[in-house]
Amino acid sequence: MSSIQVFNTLTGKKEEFVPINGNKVSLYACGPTVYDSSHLGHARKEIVWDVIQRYLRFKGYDVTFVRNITDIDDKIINRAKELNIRPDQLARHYLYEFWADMYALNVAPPDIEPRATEYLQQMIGMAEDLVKKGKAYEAGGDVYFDVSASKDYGKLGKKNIEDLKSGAREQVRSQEELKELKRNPVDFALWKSASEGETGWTSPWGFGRPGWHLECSSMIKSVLGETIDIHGGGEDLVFPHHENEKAQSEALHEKPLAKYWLHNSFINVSEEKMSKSLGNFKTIGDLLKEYSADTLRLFILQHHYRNPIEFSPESMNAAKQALIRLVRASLFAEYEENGGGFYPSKHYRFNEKVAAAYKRDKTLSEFHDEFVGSMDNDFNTAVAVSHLFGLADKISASKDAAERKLRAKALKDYAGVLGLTLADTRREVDRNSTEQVLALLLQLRQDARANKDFKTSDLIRNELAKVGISVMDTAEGPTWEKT
RNA sequence: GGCGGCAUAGCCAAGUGGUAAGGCAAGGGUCUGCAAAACCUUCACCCCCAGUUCAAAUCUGGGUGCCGCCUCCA
Repeated sequence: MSSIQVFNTLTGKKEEFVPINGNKVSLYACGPTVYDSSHLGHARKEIVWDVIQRYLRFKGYDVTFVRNITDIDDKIINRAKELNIRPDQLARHYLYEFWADMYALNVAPPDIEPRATEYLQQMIGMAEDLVKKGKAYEAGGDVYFDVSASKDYGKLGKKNIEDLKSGAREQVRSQEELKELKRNPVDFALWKSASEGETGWTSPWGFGRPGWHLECSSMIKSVLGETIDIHGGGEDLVFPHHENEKAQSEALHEKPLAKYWLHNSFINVSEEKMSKSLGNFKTIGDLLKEYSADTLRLFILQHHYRNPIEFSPESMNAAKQALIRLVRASLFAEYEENGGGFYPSKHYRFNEKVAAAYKRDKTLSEFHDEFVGSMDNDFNTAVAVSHLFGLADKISASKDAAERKLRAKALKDYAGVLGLTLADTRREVDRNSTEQVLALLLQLRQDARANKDFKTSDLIRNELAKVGISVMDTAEGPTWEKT
C-alpha cells in the first residue's frame, strides 16, 4: 500500500501518515454547534472530512470516525432565550436539520457521534483531575486551566504567550472582570459558574457549565483514548479551541493528544469569509434547491482542502456543467448500484474480483495509479477529480462496448470514494415543468378537437389515462388530475 | 500591533527546482434536416524588482495587493 502524505498543522509540514496502532485509524473532527442552520462553509468541512475518512477506508484502514455535537454552549443558550424556548429544544431542532443536510449531501454518518450533554460527568472528572494535578485552579466557582503549566502552549496555533497576554488585556473587555479570578490573562475556563435558574449542572465547585474546549478533550478520551491519529476541523479552530484542547489533555495525560492535526480552509464570498456573524452565508438548504449534492461536492472537491474557496454563482455553474460530463460518461455503466452511497458495512474497498478486472484494463490501471497518487498527496482532490475527467474522455472515446461499460463502472466506483454518486438528475422534472408539458398536450388536443380530428384528441386523452392522468373537459376548458 | 497564508489564462483552479493538471467559457473541425450531445482541436511562461542555481511559477530578500487568526465562528 502506497503511503499517504498529510500536512500536519502542528509541524507545518507534510508528513508520511503512519497510524499509531497498525491498521487502525482513529479520526476525530469537531462537529457543529447546533444553534442555527448550517451554511456552505460547514458543508465544506463535513465534505472534506467525509472524503478523508472514505479514502482511508478505500486504502484499507480500519477507521473509527468520531464527530461530536456541541449541544450546550452560550450561543445555544442565548438563542433559546431570544426564542423563549429551552436550550435543549433549540439544539434538537438544529441537530435534526444538520442531519437532514448531511444526508442530502451524501455525507456519511460518523461511526460515533457523542454529544456534549452526554459527557458532563467525564468533563467534571477531567477538570477535577487537572486541579488535583496542579494544572488548574478554582476561583470563585470557576475553574481555570493554568497555561503556564503547559509545556509548549501556542505551538499548534503558533502563538507567543507574551503577545497573547498583552493582547488579551487590550482586546477583550470582559477580561477586566475576570482579571480578579485568573492568575494569568491567557488562562481559559474549564468550568464556568452559573446562577440558579440558568442552564447548568452541579459540580464540586457549585452550579455551572463546562468550558467549550473541555468537551472535545473529554469525548476523545472516553471514546477513542488518550492519543488519537488524526484530529481535525476548520482552520479557525486551530486557536484557541484545538490549542486549549491539546494543552489540557496533554497536561493531564502527559502524552500527545493527536499525532496529526489537519485543518480545512474556508469559503469566502466577495473576498470575505462566509460566516454567520457577517450575514453573508447561503444555507445548505437554500443551495440544494438550486444545485444537486454532487454539484456542491464537485465544486468543493475541485479545490484543495487547505486553500480558501471563493464562492460565486459562476463557479457553481461551472461545476454543474462539469458534473454533467461525468454523469454522461458514467451512463455507459448501466450500473444500478449507487456509487456514492454509504452503508456502515461498506468500506469503499473494491472487492478483489472488481479490483482485478480494473487492473487488467491498462487505461484503468493507469487511472488508478494517478487517482491514488493524487489522493495520497495530502488528499489532493482537485487533481483526483481531474483524472476522473480524463477517464470520462476515454470512456466516451472507446468503441468497445464491454470496455466502455467496465470503465464507466470504474468511474462510478472511484467517484464514490469521493462521495459523488454521479446520479443522473437531468431528467428529474419539477412540478412546474410537468404542468407546462401537460398544458401543451391539452392545447394540442384542443387544436385537434377544433379541427374535428377526434382520432388525435382521443389518442391524447387515452394515452394520458394510461400514465395515470385523467383529462376532463369543463365549461372553463380542459383540466387534468392524477387518478 | 503580533502570527499565518495567498497572488497562475476571460473566470474557477492544481502544481513547491527541470521547463505550466483539470473544469467553465470561447474559436475551429467531424457528425447532424435543425439543434443538442459526443469526439478531435486551438487558447498562459505563472503580481513587480533583485538574487541563488546549469535550471525557478516553484528557493532567498525587498515591494505591492488580498485574506485569515489573535474574541464566538467550519
